[in-house]
Amino acid sequence: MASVPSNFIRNIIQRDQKYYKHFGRVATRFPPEPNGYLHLGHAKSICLNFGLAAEFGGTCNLRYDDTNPAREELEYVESIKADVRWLGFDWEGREYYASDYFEQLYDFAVQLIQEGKAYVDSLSAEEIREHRGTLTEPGKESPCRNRSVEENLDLFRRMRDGEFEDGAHVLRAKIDMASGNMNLRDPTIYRIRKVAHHRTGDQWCIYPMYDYTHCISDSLEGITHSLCTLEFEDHRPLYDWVLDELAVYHPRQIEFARLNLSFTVLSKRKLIRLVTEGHVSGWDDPRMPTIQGVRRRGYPAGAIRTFCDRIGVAKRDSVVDFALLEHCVREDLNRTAPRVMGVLRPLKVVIENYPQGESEELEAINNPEDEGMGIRKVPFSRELYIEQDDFMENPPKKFFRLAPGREVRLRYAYFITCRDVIRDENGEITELRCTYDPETRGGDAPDGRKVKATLHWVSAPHAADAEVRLYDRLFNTESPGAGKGDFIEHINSDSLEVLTGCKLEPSLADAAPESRCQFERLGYFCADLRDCRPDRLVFNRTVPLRDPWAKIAKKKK
RNA sequence: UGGGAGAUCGUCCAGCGGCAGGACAACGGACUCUGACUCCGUCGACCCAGGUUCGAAUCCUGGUCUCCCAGCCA
Repeated sequence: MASVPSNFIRNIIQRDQKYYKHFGRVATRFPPEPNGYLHLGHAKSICLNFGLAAEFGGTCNLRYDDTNPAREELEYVESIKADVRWLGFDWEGREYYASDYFEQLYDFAVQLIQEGKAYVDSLSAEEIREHRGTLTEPGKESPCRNRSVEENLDLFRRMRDGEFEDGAHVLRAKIDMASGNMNLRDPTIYRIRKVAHHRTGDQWCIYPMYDYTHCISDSLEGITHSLCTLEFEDHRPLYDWVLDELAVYHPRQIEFARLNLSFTVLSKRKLIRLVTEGHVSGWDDPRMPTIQGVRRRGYPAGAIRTFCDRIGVAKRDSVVDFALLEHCVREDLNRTAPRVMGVLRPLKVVIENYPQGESEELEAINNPEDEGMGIRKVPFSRELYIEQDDFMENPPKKFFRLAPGREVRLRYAYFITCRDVIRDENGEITELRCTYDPETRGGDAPDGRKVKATLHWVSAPHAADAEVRLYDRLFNTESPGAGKGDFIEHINSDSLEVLTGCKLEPSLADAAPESRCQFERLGYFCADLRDCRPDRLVFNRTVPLRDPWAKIAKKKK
């Protein structure tokens, strides 16, 4: 097990604690806006914030940045909580909302006005944009910039009282219209929005902006280290300005690079398109990088946490290989998922010398990685199914599964030898006639002879029928977001293959939704959260097992 | 061409003036009642140019490239 490497944020916190900054206290927060579903990018932030807090004996708050009622909904606050909890983190009741601070935020704004550091601007949005200047030219000051404190106070009060329509006025911080940093060109800190808020109802018609709200919320909560993504780097001077001018407790904002993952997209805008344009079945489609999506796909929360540890934290833009995520998923599931046998593309096998109408039970190990998971019985009979891929009539050199005249082992059962190939009128193989060696019961030959292959199988009369959904990466290119052209064009048309008539061993007949297992030799699967029922089994392929043979076979083509 | 940030194996992350290390990927081998797992091995990087120094990925100077910023979004 690789130990977690250090990172620059941990180093900062370590040093702060060593020098007794904040009396050694560490407090972080995870601050989502409740306007969408959480995805793996959020998982990185969640693991970072909660992880660091835990590591340094501190606390991590869950705080909703709910300052824009037009886009936010209660549904999202609920789903966010469920996702954070599922990921394995606990905010221990510290569930806060920026909207809970509206009154204090208002008072602080009044204070800024009184000190001549904020003013009401009556320019239109358009005019404000024109006054802002460009990246290379300084902005122009608004004619409203020098309104008296009294007038500003009056106007701001009336804004709150609902006397004006949306857009009539805004409150702006008075900083520097010539700053090279656009965020300091008198940023808007309050706007009028006559919209009901999901928590405060119609109590307010003015709402504070992110930059103004976030730093004060951090301050009020006594956050020590306020972690956010790189694009907020040039907002830090504003973060610091507000807290300095207000002369309140001042946390430190630290920025890190957001997560990018190859073969997928992690921007809210793009994820929304996937859903609304119907490229996926919904936010929890197992191909989606949303928390609900990967959960439904069968990724364990622990695997996602391990992944977040392994990708590290730094300031440079980077793209993490999707294969690392899959590795973490396999590593977790290898330890935890019970083994079962399931045949995806059944090929019937008749054991000619096995007595008609009889059956027996064989012992199978539930998880060779964990003896504690015990054993189970698997029924065996004269008619079986094996995987179509496990038989070749004219096998190439490196294929060592079943072929005419060849002997292989059926896992936990017997050695069988292929005697005959039965075809239909179209020449398609419909059935294999085999014989078994009763001496090899359990899977070993008393005479010590070896076979090259061991196949999984299911007894035909005992088999449970199932639908199996084979998922693959959603995009067929490493960075679907990059370059010109629409990322939608890079969708992998083979990202979902639905197989019906799959044959599973009977122990799976009552699989609970979301239960995970390994179909031996195939991959890890999970009973679908929504669709799997005892009368209609549905499994999702979480991730295939590593398969060197597939690689060889592919190369040959 | 304003402001901010970043450049280390194919990918991600360490390093903080003293032998460039780990993980994933790839490749080869051992083992195997899962062609899985595990184990062993191989491949492979300091953006460029100067300078300081006994010694530079690290410090200095100058370049180059990439990312972010002109919402009354967060």
